[in-house]
Amino acid sequence: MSAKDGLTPRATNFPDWYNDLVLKAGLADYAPVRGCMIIKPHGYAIWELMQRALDDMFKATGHENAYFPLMIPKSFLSKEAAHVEGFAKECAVVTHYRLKLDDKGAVIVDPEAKLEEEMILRPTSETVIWDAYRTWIQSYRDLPVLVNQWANVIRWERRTRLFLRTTEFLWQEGHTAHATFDDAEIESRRMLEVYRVFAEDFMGVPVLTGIKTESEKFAGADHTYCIEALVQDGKAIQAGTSHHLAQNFARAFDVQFQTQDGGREYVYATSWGVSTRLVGTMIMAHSDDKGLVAPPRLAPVQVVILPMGRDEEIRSKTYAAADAMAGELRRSLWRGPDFTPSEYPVEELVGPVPSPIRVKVDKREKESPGVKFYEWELKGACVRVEIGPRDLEAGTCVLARRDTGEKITVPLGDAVSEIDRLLTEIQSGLHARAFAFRQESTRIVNTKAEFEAAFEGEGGAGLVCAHWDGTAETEAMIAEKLRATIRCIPFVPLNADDNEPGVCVMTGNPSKQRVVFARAY
RNA sequence: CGGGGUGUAGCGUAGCUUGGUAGCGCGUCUGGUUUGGGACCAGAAGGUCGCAGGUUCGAAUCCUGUCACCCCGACCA
Repeated sequence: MSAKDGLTPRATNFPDWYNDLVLKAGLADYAPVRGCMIIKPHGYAIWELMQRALDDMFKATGHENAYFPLMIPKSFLSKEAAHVEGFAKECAVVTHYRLKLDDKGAVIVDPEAKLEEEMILRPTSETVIWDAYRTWIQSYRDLPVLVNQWANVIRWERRTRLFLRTTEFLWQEGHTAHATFDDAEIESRRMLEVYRVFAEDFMGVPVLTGIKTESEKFAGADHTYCIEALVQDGKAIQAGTSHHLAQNFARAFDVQFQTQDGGREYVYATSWGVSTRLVGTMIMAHSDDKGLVAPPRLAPVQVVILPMGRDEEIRSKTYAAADAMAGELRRSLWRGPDFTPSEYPVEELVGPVPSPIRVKVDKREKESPGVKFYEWELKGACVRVEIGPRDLEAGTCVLARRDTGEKITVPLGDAVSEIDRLLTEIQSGLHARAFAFRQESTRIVNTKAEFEAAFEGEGGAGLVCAHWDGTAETEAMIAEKLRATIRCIPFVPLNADDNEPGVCVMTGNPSKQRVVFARAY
């Protein structure tokens, strides 16, 4: 597999295509430890852009960042029963604090250095954070606590995939404390809305918002909300979650506050998170057989300029034109399309914030133009600008957009405004294309035979809206037989009659509404 | 944890049946010619053949053990 070969086509083998793309586009690499990955600069740049956009929205909605430790005393995990049950099977445990050399000079764990109490490498931080909140919160006047942390977490997964599920991953976890159930409810819904805006308006990925079933909810939550995306192979992926934890962690860690009327009550909590999985989701939603297709708001390189020329003299001219254009682009602010209308308006979320255009001039002289074209398509530059001798004579340049491959020739003087327009079109075009794909991939199924047929064979089957009797037993049976799960019960019905009563496709028992089934990552 | 497979240069591989100087493509480096969709010529560097032990005059090759990784199933963001 040399860099010159293309990617495995999506139609041939979607997982191979994804892997090829991640590796060849220089987004990530395998690490020496099984299940772990090295996020390379180009991939990390995407994550940084995600972080920045999300962090701004967290700040806008009143949150502050803090940092809690990587290691958690083992005893903390067991304080919340459902929580420990959910995570116990995938925790890495620190048992010793020292190495030594044995008589052969090999490094071994010093058996003398066994820890009194083992440490867990956090799979999530509710426990350490709620242990701290006990001392932070005394009175209703200390509430709400609105804290977020950017961190790494460790979950010992059996099967891992670059970005989508790795043993160690990067994420953000918000942990908030409130005086009432309703306040926590509002918080969990507004942060879900932040995620929805991020997915749709930054990633260009349409998502369903809804609530998880009992069996799919977070271990320790009262209920879990989620955003669910659909990617090109017809599989669903949970892109973000927001949990209403009710008083579960407050009880477990004894976090009470004095109410205005002098009583004492346990506080209400939320937690919410998105991870580097979003990078994988974005890739699988938009990219093609040539490589990464990234939405301009999250593309590390929005514009790449390729000045061309045979000899020194011509190059000096095309380089000068390229540098001038790059300078102009960097100084100009791109705003992009308006945000999609909100289903759950959050006042503090203002529209798009204009930002300088991210541009690169590729002056490598050993590479032919063709090589550069392929490389920047692989790496997902949104717009390619070609400036060659013929252009200079005509006072033009060629603009090629990554999403459609379309090329136009424009006067040099119009390039900046044309690029601004193209970026905006690409940003909204990717969302529109993904939305159309989801529409085509969504269907209503009313009978058992149709339902089973929908999930026969391997791979994704799109979103299947079907009646479900509401029991975990039926859900488990479907998961086992058809490897399909309930992704969510959407807030906004996908079909006009989804909320009408019906009969469960599997059992024929009464059903309150249709839910969304899919094969999922 | 069960079934299958693979370990040879940065990557992809040949050689193993039948033991005898480890080869090829891509990439890399140097010099030159090139440059509007994956350029060409010449030269060069790069290997404890996963690891350990055994058989043998001699092991990438045969034998034993071991480790790692991948794929498929059961379980999970």
